[in-house]
Amino acid sequence: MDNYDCLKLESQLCFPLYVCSKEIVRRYKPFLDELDLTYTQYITMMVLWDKKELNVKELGKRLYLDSGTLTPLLKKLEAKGYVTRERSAEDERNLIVRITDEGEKLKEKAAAIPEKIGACVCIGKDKAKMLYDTLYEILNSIDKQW
Amino acid sequence: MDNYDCLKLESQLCFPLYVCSKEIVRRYKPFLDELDLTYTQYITMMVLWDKKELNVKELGKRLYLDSGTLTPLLKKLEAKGYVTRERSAEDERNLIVRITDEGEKLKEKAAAIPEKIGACVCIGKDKAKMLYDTLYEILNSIDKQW
DNA sequence: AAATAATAAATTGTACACAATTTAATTTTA
DNA sequence: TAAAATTAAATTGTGTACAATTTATTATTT
Repeated sequence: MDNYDCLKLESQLCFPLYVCSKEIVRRYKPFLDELDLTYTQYITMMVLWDKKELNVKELGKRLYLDSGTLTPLLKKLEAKGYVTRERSAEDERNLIVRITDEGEKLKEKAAAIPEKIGACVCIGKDKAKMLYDTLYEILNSIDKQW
Repeated sequence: MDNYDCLKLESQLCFPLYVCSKEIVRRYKPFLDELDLTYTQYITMMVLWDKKELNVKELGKRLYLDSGTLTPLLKKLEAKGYVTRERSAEDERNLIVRITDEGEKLKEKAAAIPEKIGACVCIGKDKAKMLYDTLYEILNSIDKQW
């Protein structure tokens, strides 16, 4: 009598998004294990390979993560020797995260990963592009709301 | 000299997937708070609203979650009075999870949520369909691998 | 300049998420 | 049928995530 189809898992868009994200991140594990990185640590290193130096706030904005997640994560990266953490002299509220030579070296090993993951996630080039664009479209519309 | 563009966040398909998933799940929070459910508890209830009764293994297969995640989550749902947990008489290795009347009642309140989330995630109907299809295509290809 | 407000990290607490191991029950095999 | 293998949950340990609060510093206001 009542129609609750909208409450079925198959009707949801968020659910396959959530599962895809989780399952693909899981595929990274064997490759990232070789670098002694988790996925979140890996995307953090990606920003640092590119920018060399940022504070926690800027890092969080790029990664969509807050200090509650980043603070312990950055301490771990520091313990591994991949980054340094130092308060800014100009404004001591800011903590500057800088990549080390050791962290820089990781980039060469990491360069092989994207292709390996690409092989796991079988999807046509045009579909991948469309997926990419749609996801960023959603992200942009979400960003504007908050 | 060296080209490490493939290691930039903007080159990644997984990153916007991961962020979109997180950010959309976060949008559920205010609505789910009214039902005293987290997102993971919500999708678990979705399966139970539909199937009424399953064991942990079957539930995990549908949700892509293992017993390490489900066991504590189901104990919480039991404590809230939304499900019962009982060993199967035929095979005591199986734990049967059953929805309660209280849990069934929750469905009526939950029915309003999908539309509210739809309003948060601005995306055209055709794009949503394409996104949906592509995500399940990826999931199916991943399932076959393992 | 002292009080207030704003900002950036860190901390606290709760809830996943999953790999790896353990425990208990059931099947299969020797 | 007793031993070995398999299966299903539960447990253990590590690492996110994030809301809410706290702490420390800087900027603004009175």
